[in-house]
Amino acid sequence: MTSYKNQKKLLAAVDCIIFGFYEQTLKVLLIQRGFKPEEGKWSLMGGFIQPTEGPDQAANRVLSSLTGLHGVYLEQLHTFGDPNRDPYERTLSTAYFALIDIQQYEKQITEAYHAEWFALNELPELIFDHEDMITMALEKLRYKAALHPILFELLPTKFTIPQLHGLYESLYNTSLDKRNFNRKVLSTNLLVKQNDKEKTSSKKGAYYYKLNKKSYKNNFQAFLTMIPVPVSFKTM
Amino acid sequence: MTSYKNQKKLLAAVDCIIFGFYEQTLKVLLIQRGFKPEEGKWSLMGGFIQPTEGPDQAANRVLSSLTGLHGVYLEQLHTFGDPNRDPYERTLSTAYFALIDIQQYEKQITEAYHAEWFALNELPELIFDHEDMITMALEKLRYKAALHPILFELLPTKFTIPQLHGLYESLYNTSLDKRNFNRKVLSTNLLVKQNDKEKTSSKKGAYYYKLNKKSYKNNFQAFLTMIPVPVSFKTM
DNA sequence: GCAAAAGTGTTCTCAATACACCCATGC
DNA sequence: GCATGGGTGTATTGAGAACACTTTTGC
Repeated sequence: MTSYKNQKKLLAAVDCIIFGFYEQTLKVLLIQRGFKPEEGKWSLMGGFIQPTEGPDQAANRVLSSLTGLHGVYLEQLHTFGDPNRDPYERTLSTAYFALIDIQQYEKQITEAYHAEWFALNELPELIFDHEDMITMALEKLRYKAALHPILFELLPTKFTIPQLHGLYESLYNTSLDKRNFNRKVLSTNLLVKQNDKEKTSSKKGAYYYKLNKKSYKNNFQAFLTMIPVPVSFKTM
Repeated sequence: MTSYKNQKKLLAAVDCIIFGFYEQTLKVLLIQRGFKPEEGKWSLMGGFIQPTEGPDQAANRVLSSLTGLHGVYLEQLHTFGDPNRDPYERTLSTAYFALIDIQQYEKQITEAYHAEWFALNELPELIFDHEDMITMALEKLRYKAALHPILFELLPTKFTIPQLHGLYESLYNTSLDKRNFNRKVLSTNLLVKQNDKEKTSSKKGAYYYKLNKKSYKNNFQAFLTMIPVPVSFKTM
C-alpha cells in the first residue's frame, strides 16, 4: 500500500440496464450512440460520475434523463474495470439495473435519444462489454425474483394475475402451473383485488389487482420460492 | 451524455473484507494503517487500481500481498463512491470479500502489516466507510451461505461436522439442531468421511471430513436451505 | 354455440422440524 | 465411574407439485 500521491486517476462511469415488460416479453432499453466513439452503435444508457455525485446518484440521473422517471427500482449490479474494456480510454464502469413500468416512461425522451426496447434474445451488437453487463443483470434478476417479490416493479399499478404469471414465465423461460401460481401469489397477501377487470386480452376478463404497498415494504425480504428451486442459478 | 473530454478522473481503489473462522468465531482481518492519512487507525486492507489491472486483479493482489494466499474465494461486493467518503481525496472504492482458511495464511506477512483478527462484535473504530463495507459483506455472506455451500471456504481441508455446525451457528448467531444439521449436510453428498478423528476438542473425537471437490463445483449453485428461511435477510 | 382465457380444489409426496438416548474416551 | 462432546432415528407437520373441470362472454 502506498500514499495517494503518484496514483493514476481514471474515468468513472455508470451504465444502466433498464428492464421493461410488454407484449408478454421482458425487454431492455438500449440507445443508439449519438457521439463518438462508436457513434451509431447500440449501447446501454450511461454517463460519467460527476465530482459532486456518488455512483448511485449518477445512475439515477442517467436513468431519469432517459426515461423521465424518478424513484424507480434501481440497484447496483457490478463494477466492470478491465483495462481494455473501453478501447478509447481507461474507464471504470459501475453497472446498475433498473426495473420500470414501461407505461410510465416518457416516450418523447427515449425517442430523442434514439432509444429502443429489445427482447433479450434479439439484442443488437453492443459496444464494449455491455452484453456482459446485460447477461449479468439478467442472471441477478432471475436470482432475486425467485426469492423476492420484485417483479411487481415491472408492472403498472393495476395489473392482473395472468400478466404477472406471464412475466414469471417469460423471465424463466418456463411454464408454471396456473393454479399453483395463483395460490402462491395470493397467499403472500401482497395483492389487493380490485372490482374492475382487464378485458382486452380475454372475453371473460381478468380482475385487476394492486400491490398492498405496506405489506410489500414489510415483506420484501421475505422469501417466495415462486420458482421451482434449481432454475439455472448462477453465482451471485 | 457527453464525450470523454472534459470529464474529471478520480482515484479508484479496492478494499478487501477478509473473513476467517477460528475459536468458533467468525472474524475479519484488519490492518493498522502505516501511512497517512489516518495513520495508526484501523482499516480494511486496500490498494489503488493500477493502470494495467482490473479491479478483480487489484483485489487479488491486495489480498495475497497481505495473506500470501492465492486462489482463495474472492467476490466483488459493492462499489462505494460517495463524494465525501474519503475526506482527503475523491476516491471510488470497490469492496471485495474473501473467505480464507485461517490456518493457511502466512502469519509473518500479516504481522508485518500490523494486521489483526477481530470478532465482528468487537470491531475497533474504522476509517472512512469501512464499517459499512463490513456490515454489507456480512449481510451478503449470511444471505449466500443460507443458500449455497460456501462456508467450506473458511475451513481447513480436513474439518469435522461439529466445526461446520459451529460455523453456521456463529454466522447466524443462532443454535441449530445437531441431528437435523448432520442429516442435511450429509444429504448433500458434498462430504467425504475420513478415517481419522479430531481429538483436541472432545474425548470421543469427531471424524474428519473432506470436501468432494467435484461435487462441490457441480453443486455450488444448488440450494441448501441450511438455515430456517427468514433469518435476517437484507436486500441483496 | 363455441372458442379462448379466467378461475378454482384435492391428493400426494417429500422435506423440514421437533425431539431423546446411547457411545467413546480421558480423566 | 463420570463428565464431555459425538453420533444417531422416528414421528409429525406443512408446503410444493401434479393434475382437470367449470365459468364467462364476445363473436
